[in-house]
Amino acid sequence: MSIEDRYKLNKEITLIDIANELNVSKSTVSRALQNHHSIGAETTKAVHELAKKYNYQPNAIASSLFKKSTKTIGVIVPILSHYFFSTVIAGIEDVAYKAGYKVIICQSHELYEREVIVSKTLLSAKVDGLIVSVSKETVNMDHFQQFLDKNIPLIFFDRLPTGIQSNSVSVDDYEGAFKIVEHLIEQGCKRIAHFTGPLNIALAQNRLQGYKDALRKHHIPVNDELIYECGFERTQGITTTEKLLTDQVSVDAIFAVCDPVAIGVMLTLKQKSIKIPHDIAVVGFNDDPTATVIDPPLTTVAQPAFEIGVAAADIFLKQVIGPSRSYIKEVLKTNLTIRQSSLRKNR
Amino acid sequence: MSIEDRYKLNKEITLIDIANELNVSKSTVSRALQNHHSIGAETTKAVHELAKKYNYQPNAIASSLFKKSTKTIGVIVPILSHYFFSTVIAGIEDVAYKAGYKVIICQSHELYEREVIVSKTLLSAKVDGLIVSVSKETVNMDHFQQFLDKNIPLIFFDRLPTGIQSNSVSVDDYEGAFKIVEHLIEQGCKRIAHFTGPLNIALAQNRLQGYKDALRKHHIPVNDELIYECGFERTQGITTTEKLLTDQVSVDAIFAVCDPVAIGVMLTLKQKSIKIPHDIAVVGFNDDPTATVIDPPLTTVAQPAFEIGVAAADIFLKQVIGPSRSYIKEVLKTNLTIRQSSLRKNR
DNA sequence: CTGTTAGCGCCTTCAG
DNA sequence: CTGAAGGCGCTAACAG
Repeated sequence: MSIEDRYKLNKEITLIDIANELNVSKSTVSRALQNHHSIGAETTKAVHELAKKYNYQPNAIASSLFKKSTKTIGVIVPILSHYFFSTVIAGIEDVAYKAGYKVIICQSHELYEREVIVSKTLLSAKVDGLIVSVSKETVNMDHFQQFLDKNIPLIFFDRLPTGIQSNSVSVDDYEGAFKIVEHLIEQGCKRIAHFTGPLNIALAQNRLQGYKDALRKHHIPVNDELIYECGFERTQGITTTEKLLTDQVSVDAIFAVCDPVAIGVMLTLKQKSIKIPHDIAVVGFNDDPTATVIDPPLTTVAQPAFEIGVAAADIFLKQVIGPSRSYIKEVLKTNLTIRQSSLRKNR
Repeated sequence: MSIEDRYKLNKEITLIDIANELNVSKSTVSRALQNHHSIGAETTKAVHELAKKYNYQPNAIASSLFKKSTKTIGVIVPILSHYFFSTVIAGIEDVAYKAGYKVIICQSHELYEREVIVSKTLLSAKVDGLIVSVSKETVNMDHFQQFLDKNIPLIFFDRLPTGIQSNSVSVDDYEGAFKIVEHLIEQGCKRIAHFTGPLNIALAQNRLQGYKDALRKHHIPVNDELIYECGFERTQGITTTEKLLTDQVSVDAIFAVCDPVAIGVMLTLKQKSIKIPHDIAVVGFNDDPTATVIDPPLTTVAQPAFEIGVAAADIFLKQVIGPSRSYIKEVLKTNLTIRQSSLRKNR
């Protein structure tokens, strides 16, 4: 069948079709398409023209099979619908597409099992690299070890795992927490509660530590009664606040592990007619767009989400070019963003 | 090299390795792995055990090349960080994974050019289907036509294109708009402004039409001065409100094309100390999580985002099994969600 | 019940 | 400068 016929029937056009039409071999076509210098200018031109005319699309699958590279980066995040994660992904995509990579995005939905499944899927999809923020349930990291074993670049961000050595991009959670708690103290807060994330996750530990150390620096005793293990969701912020209120624990500030939780806290306090920041100041972590929607606007620690994605993808590119035995650990700075929800002075 | 050796060196284990070890042919192994009935129970068991022992991962690329199916669905959305889109994706993933498909997600970032690029990428990645919400810039649909030409199921959702026949999932935008504007009228609003989306997009047209018809039904003249072409972003809601205020146009309600815009409207009105809903009522469309964060809470039209994703993926599955010549057009119901931002009576 | 054979579409050595 | 040949890993006729 002629290339003309195949084209009209919407059949895939392959190297062979072009080769036959031009009476050259498929190797020549293949080389011409890559602008290989050893092919005559005439031939190269003719091949390109025909390819264009018949809208030749190289079969990426076949190419991958040979080259053992899919030009694909896998990304696993807990939940896509968090602004932080989707912004990180935008950063990843930005550098990935420029470098000719496509991105496969998967969600673990905060489920360990789902995470194992998608990591297996991505492994057999032969991604060239994997960028991950682990689910809150994850403790066992065996499913990631396989990527390292096969020398597939593996980069963790935000939620760094314990017990596995690899590349990572994170922010200085400790310092961010320290600064924001210190800010609360400067505002005159003395009984500052902390709603933590799941404590198997390093960032939750680090923020907790920053909280504790800031208190200690200012000679405020660390009181375990003021530390509530919470989570990352708005609903958990709501339930934890309700618990705190029924516990009748007296506090003058709440430092939530992240903005969604802080939003939950504020909604609950407002519902109970507790004045923010007058009665209780509230601060979060992330700088979600919602932080400027709630009234009063939320004081928080801004994370450079887009840059985190960029950094992660950059590490991937470095590792894929010259896979070194050493790992890159990048720690970005946070930015204390003061708004009304914590301002008790000068009002 | 023995399978043992290859395993230790973290080399890929293939069918051949297992076949050699068991002194059978690779076809037998291939069949055993698929639990083909014609293979002896003994052999099948032995193969599975060895596969497990050496952590055999089938090479999906090689399989795809032969089967001409990648078991992958491509998804293109304008922006991942909108709650609506990430929730639709969650719905798509849910049914896709259950049916053994993986999902590649791409963003167009509301750019026509980017949309063309990613659709080409997905085409050459040989996705088995494509689910799309088009960018606001997109008018030319040629890049999607290729999928139809190759009989690759194509499903549009939310932002339906014009000038291309295909499957689609949408909500009854007209009815949703009609209901919410009628609600405003019932609340005593007489001068209701509408901030539209880009009018090349059908849903923006439909919501506009619903707005107009609701007014007409209640004998309120449609006034073009009250119709502002806006967009889908919070920032556009802010600038459009500012324009309306400097225009000194008198209104008692604003119907925004979507919640992010409505949020921008409210933030601006609040900043100018205009009371919501007393001076101006505000309503949106989507039911973003932010709708319950802003004060007063936002009246809006809830869209079943997750179900939209489910419906789109279901259509894909139907089309992939028996690709029919007829297209499926599914229209889901919306749900008027009344909150404080529009309640002028009974207060 | 199992093996042989022949590709899927592409890329690259090796020969001219 | 170009062609022939082989193979990436898997699958499915077609034979036994």
